[in-house]
Amino acid sequence: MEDILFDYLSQYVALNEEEKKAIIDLDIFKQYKKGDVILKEGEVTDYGYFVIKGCIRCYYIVDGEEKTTAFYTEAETLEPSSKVNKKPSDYFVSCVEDTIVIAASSAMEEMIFQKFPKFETLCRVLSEELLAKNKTEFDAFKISSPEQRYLHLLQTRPDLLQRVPQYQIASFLGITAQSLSRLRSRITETEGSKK
Amino acid sequence: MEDILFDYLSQYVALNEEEKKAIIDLDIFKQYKKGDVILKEGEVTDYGYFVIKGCIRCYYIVDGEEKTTAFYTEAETLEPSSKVNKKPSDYFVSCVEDTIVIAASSAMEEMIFQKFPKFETLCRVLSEELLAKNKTEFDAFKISSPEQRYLHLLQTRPDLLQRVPQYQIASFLGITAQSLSRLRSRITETEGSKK
DNA sequence: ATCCTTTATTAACTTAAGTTAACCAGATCA
DNA sequence: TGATCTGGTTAACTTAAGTTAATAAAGGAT
Repeated sequence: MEDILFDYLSQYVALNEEEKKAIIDLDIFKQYKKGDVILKEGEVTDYGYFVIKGCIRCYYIVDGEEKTTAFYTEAETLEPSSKVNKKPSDYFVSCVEDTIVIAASSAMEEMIFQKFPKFETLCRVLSEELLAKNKTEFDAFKISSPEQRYLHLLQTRPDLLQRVPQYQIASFLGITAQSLSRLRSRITETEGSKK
Repeated sequence: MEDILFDYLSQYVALNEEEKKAIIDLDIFKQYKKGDVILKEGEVTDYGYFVIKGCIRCYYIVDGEEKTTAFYTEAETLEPSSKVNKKPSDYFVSCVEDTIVIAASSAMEEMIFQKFPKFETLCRVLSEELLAKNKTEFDAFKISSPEQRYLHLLQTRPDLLQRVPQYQIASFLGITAQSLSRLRSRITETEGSKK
């Protein structure tokens, strides 16, 4: 199970057995069922999550409506803003599927950083990369139409469209479920006529 | 001039004179004129920028049209994705005003991290914070209408609307210049009628 | 097997954004 | 001073998204 973590980390640093053991010993695997809510609006959390298997989702509730803004699947990390800024969360986090994650608290991180400074370098590099990636995605979102965003998602994360209900994809794309449905039929229609 | 940097950093760590001197000695202040292009599409850069005074802007050119996606003003940091991933930049960076920045290369950072490990902790914490902030902004963008985005910008960065041409603000908000102009008159109109 | 919930689709109608183009004020420049 | 350029507005028209509501299919639960 931890292979997913270490395979991922091996892209960035070589870890010896002692270092791997230090992580495993934290005993940080957690299992959730589909639909379980990991973090509620208003709660403060001290945990970050690395997804081993499954899919978690962030969503706001505005005027009683769910607005989905993010999905995290295998080998992706959710560091809730609540953990970073120590403030109550503005959004919920729940499981789209049965999910296994690694949950790491700030205290655990501090401890590991003390013992193995290379982990701090790793975390710095990772968050710089994630920041760059997030900005790139934001840019792409801004300069695209809903239809382009959908096509882009189809290219970059086709799995999501299989695993996740379409109405959640819709708000992830910044539109309503109805618009997405319409947009999809518009696309398949015109591409049928291309033939 | 370096006060802006040290005031900013003092929110996160206490630096002694030796540490401050190590930074100053890097001799990393750069001045640009309004309109100067700091980074071109297709170029690879090894520099990150901390704005001391002025304003820089990121923009894509698609079908010959500028699409502005970000502004950085005093005490904000632009770490171009090109620096992080070592690939040619997808966007341009230019100066909205005469601007003074601190330009730091990866090599300089490595050197500082070696000598003063606390800088690496600082950079880790900073990029975690910036990541959280960026995600929050992305979320807000997704769940808002163009009008709400405009009103939100008016609340959070009113200075930008003074310093930056409106057509650049428009694409920053994900709409056309005409739509922004219309939207603004719609707003002032209805709020005039509130009286 | 049936009921109920969840998810997706469709349609009619409203609202707002995109597009194209014209126009205008102010700044800049020759 | 006149010409040009930049930035902002307005208008007419087109396109697509939001809204509301009805319907239907699929999945679970009892």
